[in-house]
Amino acid sequence: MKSETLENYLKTIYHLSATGSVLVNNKDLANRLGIHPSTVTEGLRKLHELNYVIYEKSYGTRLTAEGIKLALDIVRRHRIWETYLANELGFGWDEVHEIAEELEHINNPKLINKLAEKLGNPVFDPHGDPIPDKDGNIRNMNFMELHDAQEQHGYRIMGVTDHSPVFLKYLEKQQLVIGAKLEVIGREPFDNSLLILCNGKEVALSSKVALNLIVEEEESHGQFFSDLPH
Amino acid sequence: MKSETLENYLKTIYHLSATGSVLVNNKDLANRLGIHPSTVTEGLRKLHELNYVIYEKSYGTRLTAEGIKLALDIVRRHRIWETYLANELGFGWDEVHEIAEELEHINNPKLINKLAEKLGNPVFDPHGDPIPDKDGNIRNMNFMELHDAQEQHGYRIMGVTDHSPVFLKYLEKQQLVIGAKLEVIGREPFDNSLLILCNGKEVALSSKVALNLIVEEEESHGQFFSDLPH
DNA sequence: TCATTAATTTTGGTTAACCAAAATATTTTT
DNA sequence: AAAAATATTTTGGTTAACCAAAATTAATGA
Repeated sequence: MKSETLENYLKTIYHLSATGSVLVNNKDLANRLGIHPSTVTEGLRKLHELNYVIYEKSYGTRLTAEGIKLALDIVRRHRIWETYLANELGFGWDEVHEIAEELEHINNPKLINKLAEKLGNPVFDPHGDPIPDKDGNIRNMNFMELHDAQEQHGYRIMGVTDHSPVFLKYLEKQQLVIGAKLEVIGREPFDNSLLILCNGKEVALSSKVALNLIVEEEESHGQFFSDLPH
Repeated sequence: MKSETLENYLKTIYHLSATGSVLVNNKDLANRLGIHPSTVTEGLRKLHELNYVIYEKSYGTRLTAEGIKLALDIVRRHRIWETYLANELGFGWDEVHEIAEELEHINNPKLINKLAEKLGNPVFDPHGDPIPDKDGNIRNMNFMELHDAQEQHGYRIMGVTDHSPVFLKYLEKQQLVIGAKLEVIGREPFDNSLLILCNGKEVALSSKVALNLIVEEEESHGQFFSDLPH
């Protein structure tokens, strides 16, 4: 199996399984990979032979320890490149994903480590996603979707679920960037939209937006996450 | 035809044809690409259909105008990445080729142009090879092999033909780096080795080394090439 | 020029990565 | 628990990129 194909499977399984903890089904994989389900069946059989996943037909798929290790390395490469593109070359956070999607397949540990070092070994990428270190350690966070936030409580934006340029540009326009603080004023029962206060302005957010914004409740103040991108 | 395969063909034809000016034969192409001659035949037929080369069977192959344009772009990408790896990430000039061989296939003009800009739009890569600009303009040089140098004349090292790490490390050890000045003291008729004076030291160079060192005769002094890597 | 050598192309075959349609499983709904 | 809907796998087929061996073409040299 060609390494680029293999890596795309592994990465996708990793993401769909919530970092390797749940079973992934064929159809979702096919969707995310943009290929036909029957092709996925073939691919998983090979990945199983190569010991990267445990796959039993018509049951489901999960990563092996080795599969998780490789997946974490791919995720690391992707996020280091994204950070590099944004911080060093001045690309917007809505542009970096697509380019990193190609760069991530260049497997040269020395290259990635030198890049990481130059960037000051960042722990978060431009979208607020955690970057695994060279040993695969990844910061585990207890973040939540803004959608589940409570009224009158204060939150801080820590990341996004949807990485599409159109969503990211919208957020930028509303100044809803990583690190921004906000307060939930109220929830509209009719459509589950939220009224929030952010940067002194009141903004209404649709439930679709709230579902894709990852926040942390504001109580412990800026120590642990002091190295966040701003 | 997959773009990576196509690009490797084009790049190789470009180099073998001395920047597109002579016919390239199948056997050399197969050698350089590390594939079987019969595979080359297939590939060239496709490239001909795509209008990147003119190929007539059992005659030879040359790039079309479009082929040269694409080849120059691939060469640009390769050399910009090499320069970046050496100048910004601190890789040695013997390490950059291999990594750039992969990076060159990422076709994103904005990315390459931003990199170039960050590097100050360099005109030479770490091996002294000229970097085409975004319109494909490449500095044409009247350099020569040290092998053809004349006794008692002074020269300046401008590049290398062989890019292998073992050769580059040897040159580094002898301080025969890009930009270094040297004088040819004499030639040994027995084995065509050269005795040169460089950095105050006399060094004997085999004809194999002299064949792979590109020099410029020293007469017009450092204006045109003042932007050379040191 | 004719035979030999060398290069090129043809032919037949492989593997990886895909798809579409048919056949099976599995799940859900009634 | 059937029937219907959905998901998965099988089967048959394609294309790109490769190789090896046989056949052809071109070049060399005696």
